[in-house]
Amino acid sequence: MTSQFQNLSNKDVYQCIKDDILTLKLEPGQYISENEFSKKYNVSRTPIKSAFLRLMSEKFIEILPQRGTYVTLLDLEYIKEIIYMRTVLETEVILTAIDCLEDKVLDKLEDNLKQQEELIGIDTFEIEDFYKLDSEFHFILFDFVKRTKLWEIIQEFQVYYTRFRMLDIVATGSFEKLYLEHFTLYQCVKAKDKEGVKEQLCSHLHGNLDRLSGKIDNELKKYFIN
Amino acid sequence: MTSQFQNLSNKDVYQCIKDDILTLKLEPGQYISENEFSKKYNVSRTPIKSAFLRLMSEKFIEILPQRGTYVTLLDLEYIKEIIYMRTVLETEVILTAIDCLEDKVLDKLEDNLKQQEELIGIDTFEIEDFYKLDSEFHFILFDFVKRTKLWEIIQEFQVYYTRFRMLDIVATGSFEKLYLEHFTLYQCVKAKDKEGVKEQLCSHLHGNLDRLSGKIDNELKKYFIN
DNA sequence: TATAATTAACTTGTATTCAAGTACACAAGA
DNA sequence: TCTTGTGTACTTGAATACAAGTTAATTATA
Repeated sequence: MTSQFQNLSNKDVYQCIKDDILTLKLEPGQYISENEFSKKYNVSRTPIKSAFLRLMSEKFIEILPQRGTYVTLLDLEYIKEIIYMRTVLETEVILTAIDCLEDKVLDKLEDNLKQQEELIGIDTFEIEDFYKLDSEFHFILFDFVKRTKLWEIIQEFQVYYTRFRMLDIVATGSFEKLYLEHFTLYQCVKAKDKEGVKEQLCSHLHGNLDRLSGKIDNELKKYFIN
Repeated sequence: MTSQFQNLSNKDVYQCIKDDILTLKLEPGQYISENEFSKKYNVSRTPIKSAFLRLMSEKFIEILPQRGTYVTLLDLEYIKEIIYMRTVLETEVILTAIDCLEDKVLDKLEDNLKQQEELIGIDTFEIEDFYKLDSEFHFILFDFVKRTKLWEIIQEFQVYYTRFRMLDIVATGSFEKLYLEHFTLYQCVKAKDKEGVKEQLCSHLHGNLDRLSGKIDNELKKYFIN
């Protein structure tokens, strides 16, 4: 039997493993080994090692010398700081946007909300698609105030946060809530209600923390440090 | 002749190269090769490759397949976003700190300022020592409002910014100015002058940008993208 | 039975070799 | 003079063999 993966370049292997970690196909804490992936991707240990080293430096995996390699557990303290950081930065960005608001931005937001609504209407839809729309919604205002690079920088820190949000969507199926929060936030922006934006954004970004907090101590405990 | 480096572990090689990049001993844009470092550190290409891969994923170097490896150039757009990010986050942190100020924090800040003053008094002092005190000064308030993890997160993004600050100190010798800015910021904090903090922090964090801006188009041009 | 030593089967780390691609100097030809 | 081809010396990429360390089961010993 041959592997399903043929002629994969170095970068492809890295991307495949990373995607599997972000979509929780490789679970937090799961044991993996170079030999295992060497067989799976039908290449020698060297390119696997390259991918592993990169994933390690990005904190997706942890390499214990002569012992083994593990997918990193989620660090709740770290996640809380990311949420704080995002709240502070995004509040600033949206308040700036409100001061020079244009119709085309509101249209983009409306269009995105419509897409979210349609997606939820479908019985079976890919979670990753909703995740994508969610990200895009937030990006629209960063893009408008010309802070796309800042958005990229924040994205780079999503090592634990992306998996956390993915866990929220999978474990609690909170699509409708997320959609409503986005809708409310949109209304605040449209009405130029600065105080409303602050409140909504804060509760929206802390939302998955609230929803998951009960499960973190129970069935999802194994995915977190401590 | 044997190398001056013996029995260096994988991590040591990584740290050595990284330090050399951050302190500009390896210049932005400089060509480096695996063989060169293999000889320098007296190990095979494999551990050098490990270090290079990690440095690449952290954007310290750029590996061009079959062509060569180069220390990354400084990205001014990126640096500006980091400065914006730091300004927004640190303003929020300091304003929070002012609301629950304690004497011990002011003492720490004063003590740090004293050390800065003493260091500048010495004729020949290590630039890295001043850089360290500078960082510590800013860290004190993050630590006080229990945002040490946020500080660490911001630090991780210093790939270009650390070298930029180092360049400021080296190229303009702006110790006294930096010291005075720190002192003024301290006075604002002590007086609980929130507006003053906002102004001072903003101009302080944008200071090296102002000082270097002239040289970026001339003698330091080779260190930057575009 | 309980404990300690041994062994075998795993890890990842390193060195080495070869493969594939690039860059540049240099010479042949128009 | 300019262009083109070619060879050489470089680069990084990948495969392989072995080294060194960990773990856990098994065996020998008290």
